[in-house]
Amino acid sequence: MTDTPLAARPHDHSRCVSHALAEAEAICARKGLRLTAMRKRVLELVWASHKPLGAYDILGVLSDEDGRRAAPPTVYRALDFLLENGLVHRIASLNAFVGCSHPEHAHQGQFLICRSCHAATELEQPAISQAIVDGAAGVGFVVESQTVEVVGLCAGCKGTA
Amino acid sequence: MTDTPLAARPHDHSRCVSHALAEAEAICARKGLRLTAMRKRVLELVWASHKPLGAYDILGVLSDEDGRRAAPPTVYRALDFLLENGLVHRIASLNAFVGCSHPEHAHQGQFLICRSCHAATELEQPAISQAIVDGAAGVGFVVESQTVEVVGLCAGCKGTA
DNA sequence: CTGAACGGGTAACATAATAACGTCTCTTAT
DNA sequence: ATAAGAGACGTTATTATGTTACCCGTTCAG
Repeated sequence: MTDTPLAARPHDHSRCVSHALAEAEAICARKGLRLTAMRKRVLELVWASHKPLGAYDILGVLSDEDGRRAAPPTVYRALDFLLENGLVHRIASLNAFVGCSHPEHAHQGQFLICRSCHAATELEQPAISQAIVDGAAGVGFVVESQTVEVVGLCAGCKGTA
Repeated sequence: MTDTPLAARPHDHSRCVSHALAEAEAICARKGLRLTAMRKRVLELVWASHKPLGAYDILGVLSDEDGRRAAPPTVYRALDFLLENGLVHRIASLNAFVGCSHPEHAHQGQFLICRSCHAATELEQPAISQAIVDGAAGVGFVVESQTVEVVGLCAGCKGTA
C-alpha cells in the first residue's frame, strides 16, 4: 500500500495555501486567538511550498516586499505564535519551519525530508511514537516530546534520481 | 524490565572517560586514523559529562586552559573528524555533541534527553528504526538517515522531580 | 478616560557554523 | 637527500541563526 503524499507529487499548490489559511482562520476564531496580518502573512510564506523555510528566508521576503526592512524578532514572534498554536512545525535538523498539515488537533509529527526536492512530508504514525515510548520505557525514561526527522528520497524523486 | 542506563545514575564517571578514550585510540589505530592531541582533547571534553556539549562550550574550555584563545574552526574540525568516525554524535535539536557509547560499529543512535539533569542516553532500538522505515515506506519514501531525539524525564530524575 | 495587555518596531547582542588563506609537518616518489 | 603533495592546525573574517531589552501605538475592560 503506497499512498504518495501530496507534497511528493505535482498539484495545484495554491489550494494548499488557501486551505491552510482558511483553516487557521477558523481555528483562531474558535480559540479566541488573534491571527493578525503579520502572523497570517508569515503562515502564508511558510506554506508557499512544502519545503521547510528558514526564519531568515521569511525575513528576506518580508523585507523585500515591505520596503522597510523587517527585523528578526518580528518573524520569530509570528513563528512562536504559529508554533504554540500548532499551525506550523519546526524542523530542528534544518533550523526551518513547515506548515502543519493537521492543525485541528494537537500532535507532534514525524517528518520525511527528501534530499532531492527538499519537500517535507508530515507523518503521524502511532506505531512510531509507540515504539519510541516503549523503547524509552525499557530504560525507565518517560517521554514528553519526540523529534523524528528522516532524510531520504520521496516517492516522486525516487525514480528520477 | 527496567535497565537504568549508566548516564541516569551515579557512577564513577572517570571510568567512562578513560574507557572512551582507550576505545577511540584502539579504533583509530586499527583504521589508520590519526587521533591527534587536539582531537583527543575535544573527545575528552565531550565525554566530560553525559550532557550534550555545544561547540562553543568546548571552545570556551580550550581557550581558558590554553591562554591563547582557540578559534571555532579548530573545534569544528575536531568535531567533524569525531563525527565522521563515529566517536561522537550530534544532537540536532540542541546543536550539541555527546560521546558515542558504541563507537565500535557504525550506527545512528536514538537519544533520550532528560529535561531535568540534561543527560543524553543513547538508545539503539531496531524496533524504532524499523517502525520509521515501515511508516515511510507506506508513503513511498526511502529512508537514508534518521534523527530521533526525545525529551522527557530519565529514570533518575523521575522520582526526585 | 485610563491603564494594563498585547502586537509590533528597533538596536544590539549572543550563539552557531563556515570561508579563505597560511604554515608546518609528515610521507613518499624520485 | 629532496621536492611534491597531503593532512592538520592556526588566524582572520564573515555568514547564519536566534535572543534580549526597550520603546511605541492600539485595543479593550473597568
